[in-house]
Amino acid sequence: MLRIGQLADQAQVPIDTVRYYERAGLLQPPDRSAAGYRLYDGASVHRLRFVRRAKRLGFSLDDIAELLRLSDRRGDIAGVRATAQAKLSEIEARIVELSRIRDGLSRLVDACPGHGDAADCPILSALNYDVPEQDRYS
Amino acid sequence: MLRIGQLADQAQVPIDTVRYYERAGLLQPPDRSAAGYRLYDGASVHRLRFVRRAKRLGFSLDDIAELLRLSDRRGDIAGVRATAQAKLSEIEARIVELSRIRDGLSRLVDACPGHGDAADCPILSALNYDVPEQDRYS
DNA sequence: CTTGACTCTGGACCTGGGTCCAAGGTTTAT
DNA sequence: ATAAACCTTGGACCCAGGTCCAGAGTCAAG
Repeated sequence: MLRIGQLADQAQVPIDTVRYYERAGLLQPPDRSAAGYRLYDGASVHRLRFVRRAKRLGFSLDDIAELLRLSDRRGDIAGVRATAQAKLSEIEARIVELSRIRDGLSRLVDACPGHGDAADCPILSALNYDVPEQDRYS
Repeated sequence: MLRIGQLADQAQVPIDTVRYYERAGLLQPPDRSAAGYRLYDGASVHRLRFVRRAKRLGFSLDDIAELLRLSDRRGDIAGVRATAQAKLSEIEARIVELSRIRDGLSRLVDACPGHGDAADCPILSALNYDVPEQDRYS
């Protein structure tokens, strides 16, 4: 059996975070020693690593709780797939959005000479900053 | 002169957010009426719109404060360009990261049959979830 | 037997970007 | 004259996902 520090070491997670995950319902409350220390087994290491991997894949803690719940109900693999598919769509939408932003910003940076007067800076112009002398506002 | 509600209407920003931006140093403290009401001019509308546009481009409020500071120092257009360039790099890195995640997740979803036993689900396997009966952990 | 490393708990605190509230003052319309 | 609509302030609260702390208990080594 492992104590919390050993579990934390093996899964590469801060101790506080392990306790936080327990509070958040991602880890089952483990057995306790006579003195009240948490005692974990090998399966706990794997479940904790599962949580970290899922987080790296962009799942929120709520998503992960759902994945764990679904994966415990065997046969409900359709739910797991649907959850993953939904997350995939979210990620794709975010990529599209960021690409749009990148394109806009990239055009501005390319058009900016990098020197000269603020009035000639396309970045500032695009943001429609009021250059004091010119009173370009409506 | 505009009162805060009119400014908020014209720039399409909640009133509370206008005051928040003032506290955050993005908007200069405006003049006050005899009764203490904030009074804004047309330039304020533009500066506020600048803030919102910059935020839509992915700049943080700190970034925006810097842009405003730089754009006030005329001739320091190089700083503006460098800030925009840095933000552009950040956004590109984020896109690369998300694309990597998308590819991984996409492969898993494609490989998942959507039915059957949890042991056969590549999504769960990839996350290395311990299927109870099998004790696949080290 | 003491020192140091470990663990326990509850609760406070952090980031960023707001959002809401209460209690009061002001302005405008009827 | 009075109600509705506006404004003021300080401070609390929200989200997610932790992170840190104090004060107390536990355990192994020297």
